[in-house]
Amino acid sequence: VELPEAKQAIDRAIDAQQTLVIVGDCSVKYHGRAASKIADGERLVIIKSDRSMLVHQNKNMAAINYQPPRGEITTALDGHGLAVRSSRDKPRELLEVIFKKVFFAQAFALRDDNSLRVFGTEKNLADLLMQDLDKVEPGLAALKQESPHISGSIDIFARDSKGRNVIIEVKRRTAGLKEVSQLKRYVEEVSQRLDRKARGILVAPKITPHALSVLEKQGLEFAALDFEVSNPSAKIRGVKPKQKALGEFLA
Amino acid sequence: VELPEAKQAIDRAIDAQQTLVIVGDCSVKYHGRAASKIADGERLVIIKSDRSMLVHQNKNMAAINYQPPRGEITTALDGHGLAVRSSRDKPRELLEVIFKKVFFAQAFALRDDNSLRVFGTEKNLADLLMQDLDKVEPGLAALKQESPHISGSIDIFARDSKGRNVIIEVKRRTAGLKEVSQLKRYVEEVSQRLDRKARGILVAPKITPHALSVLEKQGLEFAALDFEVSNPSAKIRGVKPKQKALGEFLA
DNA sequence: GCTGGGAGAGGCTTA
DNA sequence: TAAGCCTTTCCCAGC
Repeated sequence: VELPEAKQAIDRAIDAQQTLVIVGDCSVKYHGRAASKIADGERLVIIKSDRSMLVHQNKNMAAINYQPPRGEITTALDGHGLAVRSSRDKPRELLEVIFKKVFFAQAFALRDDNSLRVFGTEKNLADLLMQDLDKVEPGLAALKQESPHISGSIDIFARDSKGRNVIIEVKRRTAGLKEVSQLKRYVEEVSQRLDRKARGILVAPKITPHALSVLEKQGLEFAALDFEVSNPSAKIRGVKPKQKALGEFLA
Repeated sequence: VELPEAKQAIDRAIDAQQTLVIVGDCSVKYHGRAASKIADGERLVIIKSDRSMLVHQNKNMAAINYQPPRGEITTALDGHGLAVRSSRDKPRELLEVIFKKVFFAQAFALRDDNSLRVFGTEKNLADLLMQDLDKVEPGLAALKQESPHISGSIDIFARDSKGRNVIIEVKRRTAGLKEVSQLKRYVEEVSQRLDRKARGILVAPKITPHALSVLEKQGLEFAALDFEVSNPSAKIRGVKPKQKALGEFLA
């Protein structure tokens, strides 16, 4: 495709708010929250109908450069090639693709009224766990969310058979140090607000060795979550509290 | 494009390890770490030469479904339409796109020998800061960068003019609760292991009010990082320690 | 608009 | 391979 033709096709597509697919030899520069640069290469550039823009290489899932929806898109043709730019304010960012050659450029009016439904998310699992907290520990009772003390982002707030507050953080994948810190932050905040030490239980499929050791040192607990995803819902097969260490039994 | 033709084009492209762009009316199902489903709609499907696969709607930057590189890709044509599937083991995952119609399908042999260079990353900033730790606080001496510990890897480990250990965590954007927790985790481990209270300084452009109050309550510090990104490198304009609260002066 | 937090996060680096 | 962690994270839900 000759560059002037390509420019016209691109301008028309953007004007018509269509989704545009361009394949060509280009260099890319970005400047904004960070800055980046890549020399010439054959790449796939996508401009969607919401004016989001993507630059893909021929490998990896992630785009190497991008610009979010609602940017201002302009094109310009000069001796260096065909420039396609997307800019926005707040933050000020500019993505510039300069095509030396365009092999393909076509617009599509993609009609799509449906949206993705996902099952087996963390929220999904937390909801299921709420229905049957005994699986985590017999006698555990979910508390009403209405308590104004409780930070909204705690997955499950409960009370154990001895009347202690219990904070449960649910994770859909292997928990690491980050998740332990997160639980600890919640436990500290609630303990302080209610002026009473709360328990914290991390419920996840697995936990890394270091995270487990840090967690135990903090007096927090881990319970292994066994779940399966299916369509259209997830199912919890079981929850197995970690065996108490010998020392804890003696204490 | 008729479906049998499309199937041939797709099979050929995959065999030739080219990058394939397909536009069509399709439904998508995914089952693996989670599960998802979306009914018919016109979408853009990309299969790259490394066999990574992407399903894009006409809006938002993120793909709604995807499969990482090196999956096994198969096609099948029957009464329901043209199925394109990508599956992999570890973890076992299947992505299935069923096209009712294919508007466009073409393969491209994208030649690209270059890779992206990014400036203004956190690593970049930490490197610059290491060169001139005095900017954070006069008399600060760097001991180690990216030093691994049980509780995680510390960006910069240093010693202040009074011989105290200082842990510095650098962030390229506004710091929140997560970042405070991260720093706290490092400080606690080092303090405990060396049996001597370490200082912790969070260096970031900004910090959220709540995070700042939590940080101060933990006895940690914040320093505002003023940097600018450029091509081909970032530059630190300055670092301004937060004014000590009145109480700290008195103490 | 800011803040917090999940995501099928992806992707990189180091042990 | 596993673990940790950054990312122009994106994206969404609350406030």
